Amino acid sequence: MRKIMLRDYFLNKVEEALIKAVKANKLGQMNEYQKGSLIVEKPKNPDFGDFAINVSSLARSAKIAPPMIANAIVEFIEKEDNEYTVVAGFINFKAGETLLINLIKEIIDKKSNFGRPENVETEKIILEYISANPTGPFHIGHGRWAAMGSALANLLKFYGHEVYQEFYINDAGSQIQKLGRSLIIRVKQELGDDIDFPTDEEERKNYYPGDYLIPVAQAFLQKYPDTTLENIDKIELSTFCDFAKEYEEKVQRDLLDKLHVEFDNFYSELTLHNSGKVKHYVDKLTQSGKIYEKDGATWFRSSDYGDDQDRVIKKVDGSNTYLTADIAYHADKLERGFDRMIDIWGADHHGYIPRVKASLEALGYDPNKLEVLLGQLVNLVIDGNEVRMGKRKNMVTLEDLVDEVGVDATRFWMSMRNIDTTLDFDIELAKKSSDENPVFYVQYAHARACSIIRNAVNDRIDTQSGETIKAVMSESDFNSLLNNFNQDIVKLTLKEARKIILKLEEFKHLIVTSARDRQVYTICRYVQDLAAEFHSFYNSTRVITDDKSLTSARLAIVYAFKTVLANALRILAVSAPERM
RNA sequence: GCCCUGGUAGCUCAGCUGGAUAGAGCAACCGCCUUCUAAGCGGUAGGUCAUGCGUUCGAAUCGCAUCCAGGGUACCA
Repeated sequence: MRKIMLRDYFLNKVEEALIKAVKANKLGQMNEYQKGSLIVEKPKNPDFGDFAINVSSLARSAKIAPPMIANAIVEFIEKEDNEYTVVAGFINFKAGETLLINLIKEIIDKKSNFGRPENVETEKIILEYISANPTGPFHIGHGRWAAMGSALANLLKFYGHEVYQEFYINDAGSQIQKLGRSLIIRVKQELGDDIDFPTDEEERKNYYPGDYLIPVAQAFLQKYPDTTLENIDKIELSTFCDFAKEYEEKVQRDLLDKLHVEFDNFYSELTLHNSGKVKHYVDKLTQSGKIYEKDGATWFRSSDYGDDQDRVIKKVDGSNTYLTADIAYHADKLERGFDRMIDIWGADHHGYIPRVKASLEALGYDPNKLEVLLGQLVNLVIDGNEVRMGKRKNMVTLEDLVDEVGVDATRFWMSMRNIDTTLDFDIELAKKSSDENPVFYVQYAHARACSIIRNAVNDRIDTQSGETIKAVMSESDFNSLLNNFNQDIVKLTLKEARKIILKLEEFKHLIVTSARDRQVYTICRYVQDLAAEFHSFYNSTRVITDDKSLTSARLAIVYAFKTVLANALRILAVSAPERM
């Protein structure tokens, strides 16, 4: 039997009936139906049904009133055991038991693959995110891209796309020189010199005065123990640059591991220069006449492709701009055979989009293959006060945050808002183990479900009487319940479980829309709704009873619930604990 | 000035390519543990969808204008 989403099942039924109705001349002046002009929605009021289609849009061509259209269509529907009702211009649909019990069967059969769409078009996608300078620890903002990017990768993979996750290391620019110079000062300090960073604000901008370079200086002296204040100035700057860079890259990657953010590749900007690729693409642009010299600099004619103005790619001092390497980098991604590039950038880079797209077009590529997801920034809320994350000042590092609130809370909170919304990260809330904290609420539901299953298959002790209560079924009984699942038993508990089954069904649609929209916050919302539905079911319905068939039916619901919840949490890379 | 986001309940946010009475969580208030995890559940209250005009049978949703907030407007990244 074909597994299909309820809403598509309903839509198909209506469209088939509609075509028949048109042929039978029952729809006024309407003599043709264009597929796709009807949409399925969820009624706000559940009394109307599980899904609804508004046929008012057909009134224009049919020239009869919407209720008449709806009634005419419903007459041609093969209803099976589902319920169709007409209210005003709406055709309401309420799923019958066959569809619902089949759904539980589908979950139990597919397990971790439940929700993965079938027969969809997939692409080979390169997803780039975070892409920080290796000049210091990640800050809070990087955490948002880390959580969203890796969850998006998981989502797109689950959908069926081939996803390659890449971190672009900006290890070539003047930032690295700055880093090396700063390390020299820290090393000198370690050696007892009374030196410090310049106090003049302008000069200070040429350094990274943060404390985080102190341990790097100590590590440097361990590696180069012969370093003294007398000979330090003879050591090449690049030695300091390389050491600090490698150290910070290691710090960054360790944190990514901790956060379960898994890149397929770290792409060094330096290799882009050294391999000649930057020069190659600049030459290509030059050949096509898109490069010119002005005021001693070299410019790219990006305004030919919709950018506000032309952009410098080689400065007066002969060095490249950030854009120059980025042009080569994006062209190289396409040369590596990807159908689509998705980049996650901070909103502060939005002005950058037209020039990168311009470069792709100028090089003869399709600029639409680049999709830039612009993320609004993160504000930290501490004790109810908003602490704005400046570029350098009062920087709370991501690592501090993770140590404070944990990996699961960090990942969930960083993913739970629409990417277009500035994220308020309330540290106190994220730490709480209560219903104020959605992460705990969701995880608790999973642990609770696991606990029920444990109690069903294990003997347990009555805390009041101290007597042993026999397990209602053995572990192997439970396994055969799942392995030879007979969906008909679900009928026994359909009344109580109806709502949660529909919520479980929604997961299939969720994957399709979330993947299409490149949004992961919808997954966060879903797990909260799903958990709420389960908690409600739990409170109203006793699972383990003396009635073995009924117990089996409800255990199947509990198992299906925890399976789907775990699938959703796996996308978010938030753990689904067995007990709490 | 121009460009990008956002403005919905006390707070944080949903609201899909316009549709049935505007939704959730938290906070507030009232209830629910002799039974599988009360880290939970049920209920009540709470809104001029920033403002104005327009398109439409119908607008929180689309268009224009205005106001407010954040970001950008580099030969920084």
